[in-house]
Amino acid sequence: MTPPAASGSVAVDDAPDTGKRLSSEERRRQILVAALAVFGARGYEGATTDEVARAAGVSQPYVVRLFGSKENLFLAALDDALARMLAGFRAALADQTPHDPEVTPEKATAQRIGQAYVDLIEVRGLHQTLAHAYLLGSHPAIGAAARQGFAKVWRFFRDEMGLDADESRAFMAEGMLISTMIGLRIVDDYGSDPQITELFRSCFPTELPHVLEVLPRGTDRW
Amino acid sequence: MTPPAASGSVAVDDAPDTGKRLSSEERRRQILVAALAVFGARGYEGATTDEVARAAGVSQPYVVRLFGSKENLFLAALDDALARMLAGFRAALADQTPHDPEVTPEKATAQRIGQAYVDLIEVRGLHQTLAHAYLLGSHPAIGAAARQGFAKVWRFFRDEMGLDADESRAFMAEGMLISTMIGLRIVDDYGSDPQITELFRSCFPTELPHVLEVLPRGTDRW
DNA sequence: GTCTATAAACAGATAGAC
DNA sequence: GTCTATCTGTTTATAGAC
Repeated sequence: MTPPAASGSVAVDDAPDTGKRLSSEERRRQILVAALAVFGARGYEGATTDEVARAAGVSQPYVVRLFGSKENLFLAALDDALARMLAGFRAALADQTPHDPEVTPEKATAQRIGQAYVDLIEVRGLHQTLAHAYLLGSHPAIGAAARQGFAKVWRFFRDEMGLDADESRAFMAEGMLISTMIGLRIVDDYGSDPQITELFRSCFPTELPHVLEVLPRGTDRW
Repeated sequence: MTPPAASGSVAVDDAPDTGKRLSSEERRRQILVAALAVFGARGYEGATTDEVARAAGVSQPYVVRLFGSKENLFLAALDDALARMLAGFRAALADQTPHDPEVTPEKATAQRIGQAYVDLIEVRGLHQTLAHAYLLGSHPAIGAAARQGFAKVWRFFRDEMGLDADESRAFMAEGMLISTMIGLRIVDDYGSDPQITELFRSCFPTELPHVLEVLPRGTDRW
């Protein structure tokens, strides 16, 4: 029986397959899942390779061995997060499900993309890891990668989705606010403070029940 | 002559008054200035009390002595940042300078507040420290303080500025995007990539020259 | 492919002098 | 009010075995 996750750690449900030998690729994927959760909760510097390793069910030196260094691991996690996000956006863009005839097709697409963005909270730590990366602009390696990634998202809105500069900016702004509220874990105060409740409701007009369910209170405690 | 700042450190112009004995209050203020710069560039975990101390021109143990712990120092810096921001907002709100008669008084006020927000980039690390705090929602002490601070800003918009929930949200969203672009140091790529240049221009329609001047390239390198 | 052991570097905090 | 010296725990990374 696996011991319960030590209090104060970022427990990843995806339990460690203790003792199993996997392909390098599969392990990498497992570790990336763990890395998103841990980096998301603690940030680049706050996260330890050991915590990532424990969350993935492997030893700490093995994580370093597979990715070369903590920095590389973070860069890989960042890449992974961006790839997942753009994949989600593209799926939403391609979605042909009939929409409410009251709204224009453009508006329907925008709603789908927004929904896809919110749905990504199901990938533990994804939004938070991206936000942490965006704050590391001064870091020589991470900063450059983060800027590139941010530009990639911008280009998606402009080129693939066809928004103009102002619409893109407004879209990204809403996204940044949502990320902030996730990272802040406003959920933890939702319901206990009327002002916070109002703020939260205003940010998630339609997805509220879903968000409350996917971000259970007290997750990722230190 | 003070030695040049070690490469990779967060140099704070406000040079250390080597050897001077100051009042505890004055020292606290100096250290808080340094703390905002260092926490802003490196984040809570990435920052070291030693770097804050060197930026402030005092010894590392003295920083810990004055503030009790690194965590307390961060909380103090967060409080300071929020107080400065709200003070800036209130000054902008009270500002009676005649405005463009083409725009409504409400719009003019919103512009002034937006301007005040952007102007805060002059306080080194302020926006970045706030953004880092907002990402630490899982931290037992910092997370709670960050949520409170965020709610305070929300209340300013709603109660003092008189915006409705949707307007407040849109305002904060723009703010979060601006913070993100500052933390990302998009300035560092401005001009070299047409897409980034467009993005940046779109975010700072009026304040561009000012922003480029106050955030010189390569500042805060690691 | 994966682990144990461990080296090497740090960073936060304390003690105690001036 | 402020410093130097230093203890202690932590963390990344390497070596080498299985």
